[in-house]
Order: sequence, then C-alpha cells, then structure tokens
Amino acid sequence: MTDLPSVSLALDDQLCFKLYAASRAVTRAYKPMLDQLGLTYPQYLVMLVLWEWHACAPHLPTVKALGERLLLDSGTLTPLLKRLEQLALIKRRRSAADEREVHLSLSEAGQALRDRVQPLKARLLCDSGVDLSHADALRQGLDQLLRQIRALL
Amino acid sequence: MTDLPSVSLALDDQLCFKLYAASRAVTRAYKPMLDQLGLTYPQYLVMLVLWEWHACAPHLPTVKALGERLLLDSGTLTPLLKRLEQLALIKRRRSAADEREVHLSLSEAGQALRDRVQPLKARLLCDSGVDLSHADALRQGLDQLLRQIRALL
DNA sequence: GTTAATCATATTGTGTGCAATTGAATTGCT
DNA sequence: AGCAATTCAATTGCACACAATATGATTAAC
Repeated sequence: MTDLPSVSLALDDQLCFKLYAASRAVTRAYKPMLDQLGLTYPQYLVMLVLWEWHACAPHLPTVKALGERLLLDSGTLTPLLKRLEQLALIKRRRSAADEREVHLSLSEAGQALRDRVQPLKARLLCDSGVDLSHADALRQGLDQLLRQIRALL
Repeated sequence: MTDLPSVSLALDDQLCFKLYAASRAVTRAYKPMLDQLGLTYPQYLVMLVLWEWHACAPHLPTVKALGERLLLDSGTLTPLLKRLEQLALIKRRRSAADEREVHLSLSEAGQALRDRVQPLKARLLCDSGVDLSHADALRQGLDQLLRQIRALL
C-alpha cells in the first residue's frame, strides 16, 4: 500500500493536453501547404516514408513496415493507401513470394511530387518563425517521451 | 526573391511527426485508466474543463467557451457532449437569455467521477516513470510552440 | 422597425485512429 | 504429410477532427 502523490487535474498542467493541442495546431499549420499538394496530413507522412524508402532501401516496403515506421495499423493505412492509389501517387501490389503482404511503390507522379514539397516546406518553416534550436530541443524531448511510453508497452 | 533554406524531409527530422506520434502514444497510455472510467480521451479532456469550471467559475460554460478552452469546434463537441449526456455525466440546457447558447453543467455522477480520477492518474504517473522536471520542460516548450502557431492565425 | 450582418449551435460529409474480427497464407511442430 | 499457431491485410464499427453549410437567434445599421 504505497502512498500516491496528489496530482493536478487542471487542464493547463496536463502535458497530455499540450501535446494533443500542439499536434493538432501543427497539422493546421501544414494545411495550406498540403492543400496545394492535394494531400491530407497522414497521407503526407506516408509519402515522406515512401520517398525516404525509395531513395535508400533495396526492397519495397510492405504495409506492415510502413505501419511500424508511422506507428499506425492496417485499419488506418489500408483505406489511406487506397486513396493515394486513386490519386495515382502510389502503387500497391500483392507479393508473389508471400501473398499476405502488399508491397508499396511510388508512381512517377508520386516521385515527382517530392520536388514540389521542398520549397513549400522551406517557406512554411520561414514563415512560422519557429526557432530551430528550440524546435530541435523539443523534438528530442518528444523522442525521449515517446520511447518511455513505448517501453510501457 | 529570397533564398529558401534547404530542408530535410527525413521522417525522423520532422518535429510535426514526433508531435503526432507522441500525442497518440500518450493517448494510448491513458487508455487503461479511461476504460475504467468509461471515457474516451477527448471526453476526459471535456470533463477536466467542466470540473475546473465547476470549482471556480461563477457561471456555466457554453459550448463555445468549452471549444475555446480545448481548441475544438462544435462539429466535434456537439456529438461528444451528447454522448456524455447519454452517460448521464453532464447536462445540456439551451440558454433562456440567449437561445443560441447551450449551457453545460455536471450531473451528480459527473461531479462524483472526479474523485475516482485522482488516484488512477497518480498511479499512471508513477508507473510511467516520466521525470517530472523533464515533463515540465516539455510542457513549457509545447506551450511556446502552440502560441507561435496560433499567432500565425 | 425592417433589414443586413453577425453569432452560436447543429448537421453533413470526408478522412482518419483504433479495437476487434475475418480470412487467406505461411510457418512450426511432430 | 498434417494440423495448430502465427502472420498480414482487409473489414467493420465507433468516435473523433474539421471544413462547409444550414438554421435559428441576436445585434447593428439605417
């Protein structure tokens, strides 16, 4: 029977709320840029992974590998990937070697889209006026928090 | 024609992704506790605001006031509040003075629920092993980021 | 004192997130 | 080989988020 500390329930004291609010605010800040690209925010994250994969990895990513990278499951990814396929940005192909897997690849248009992102994101970063070293410290802090939470399973 | 800086598109460099991933991870960490309370995470945040309001404010909050506090709009809040009303945790009453407004108040059960949260959250905080000063620094950093983004409109 | 503009909430539609289940394919064990 | 356990994707159902629109109420302009 250990003594539990008393805990604040004030909204402004909640790290969880700040995280939730800041995450949605950042997504909103990306909206004008993403509208120009015709992507939603999660679709943009998927494209980031596929661009990165396309540049360095020797084999195509599966839905599972993508999900591990983004911490999303097939219930979220399957319909999202179908929309990206409808937009002709990606291709989905059932693996011949293991028919349970679906391999993902970029179309020409999907590859080309990357070139349009760079200047838009640079402009967004400039306009936001966010201090780079401050943002970096925040990113590292979030990384540490994420690892701790994932350690709890 | 200003020169735009070159920007990384690597997923791990993106503050936005760390924020998005950490926010969802924290929500998952709250899930066992919230399941015991019969609440979803956004519903829990609404209850935090109503408990706080109930304790100090002289008048009942409206949907609008709640939305300003949580940065959510009526499209999200209206159905969520109806579910909380179905759970008999809150009451919704159209204002007599201004029929555009809906005033929110806690039921007896809604007030009583607060007492069950305190120990559950203390236990969660203990088990998480998150360093308090670290969490506090993170919270302040997020606060600053949130203010900067909101300043962009 | 109408009329126009504004305001607060509700509704609709699209796109996530995520738990739970399904179903097909593969692997492991014997 | 045969069968149970596991794996991967898809599906289903529910609850957000949020843009866009609608509706009714209030305020402001004239």
